[in-house]
Amino acid sequence: MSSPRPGEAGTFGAAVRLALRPEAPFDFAATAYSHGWVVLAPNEWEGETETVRRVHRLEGGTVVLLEMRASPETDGGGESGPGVEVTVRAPEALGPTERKEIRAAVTRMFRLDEELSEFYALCEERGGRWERVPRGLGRLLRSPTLFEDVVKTILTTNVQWGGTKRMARELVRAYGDPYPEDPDRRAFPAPEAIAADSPEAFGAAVGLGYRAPYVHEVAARVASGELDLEGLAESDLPTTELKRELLAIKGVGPYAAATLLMLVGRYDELAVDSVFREFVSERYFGGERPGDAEARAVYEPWGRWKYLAYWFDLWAGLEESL
DNA sequence: TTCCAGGGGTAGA
DNA sequence: TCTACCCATGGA
Repeated sequence: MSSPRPGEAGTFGAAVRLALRPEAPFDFAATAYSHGWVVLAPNEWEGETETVRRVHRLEGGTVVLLEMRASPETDGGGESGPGVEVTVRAPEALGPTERKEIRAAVTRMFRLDEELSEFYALCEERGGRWERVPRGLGRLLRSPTLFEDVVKTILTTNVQWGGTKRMARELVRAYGDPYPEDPDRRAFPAPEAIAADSPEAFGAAVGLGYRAPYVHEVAARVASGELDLEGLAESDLPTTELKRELLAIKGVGPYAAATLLMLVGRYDELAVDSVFREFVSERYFGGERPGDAEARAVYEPWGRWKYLAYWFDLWAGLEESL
């Protein structure tokens, strides 16, 4: 598999650079590597150059390669501050509509329009290790669409992380549109591509186990227009109603719903899984296993920022154990 | 070989 | 609302 070098002007079609700048503080590498999403296909993380690479299918069907890295503090346009520099490699020149679509996709991935100042203020009040968070941490990477996030979240259920990576890889390999310059690289499947196959054929093509019918069903519902996930992602429904909508998706239970709420920017709910239970038990209960309600209560003081509080508590704990 | 994972659906109480 | 049971798959 060939790999265009970061910063190198591609010989394939047209290479375009876009600069996106969120309100400070913003930390590109911390955002990119904020959780496992960065290594789930079609995302790739190149540690040496701190680059996120991803094949991306535009709405019109054009398949491009996106390379995202930290932008310099200043650029030729006179803007300053950290941000995301996107190099787009495309088969032909991109029009304004396609550039706008790419900007929207990258903005969603890196949550460039998310407001975290209230959470940062709580971290400042706590002090100590929490003071690191307001330096640009807290934006947890997500996918360009809620559809991709729903599918990937279903792939995290009842399986070890290595299995999730394998399943995402298989899904992209079997149903993703190829990047013309390097057909081994593919985009995340469009719901229509999955829905075009029968559930049986889909299940046989990808090793998702009992998750296959769930993924097929959500793809079919999105493809038919019955389920408007992207509308749901942008809705201002109260969190409880949004959670109810997410739980109505087969394959999404309490853990997955809480993860998806996080992915749409609602941090009220905690995703209680084996990692959460183990961490809270060790850190706050001396190794004893509390009930889920008692474990959840640990983060109650964080109000609507519980998920982020748990997440950085977990990462700080991991760092201490190294 | 057995266990279990970054759980969830269903049936039955 | 709670519990029991079952669900594919692959790594340990």
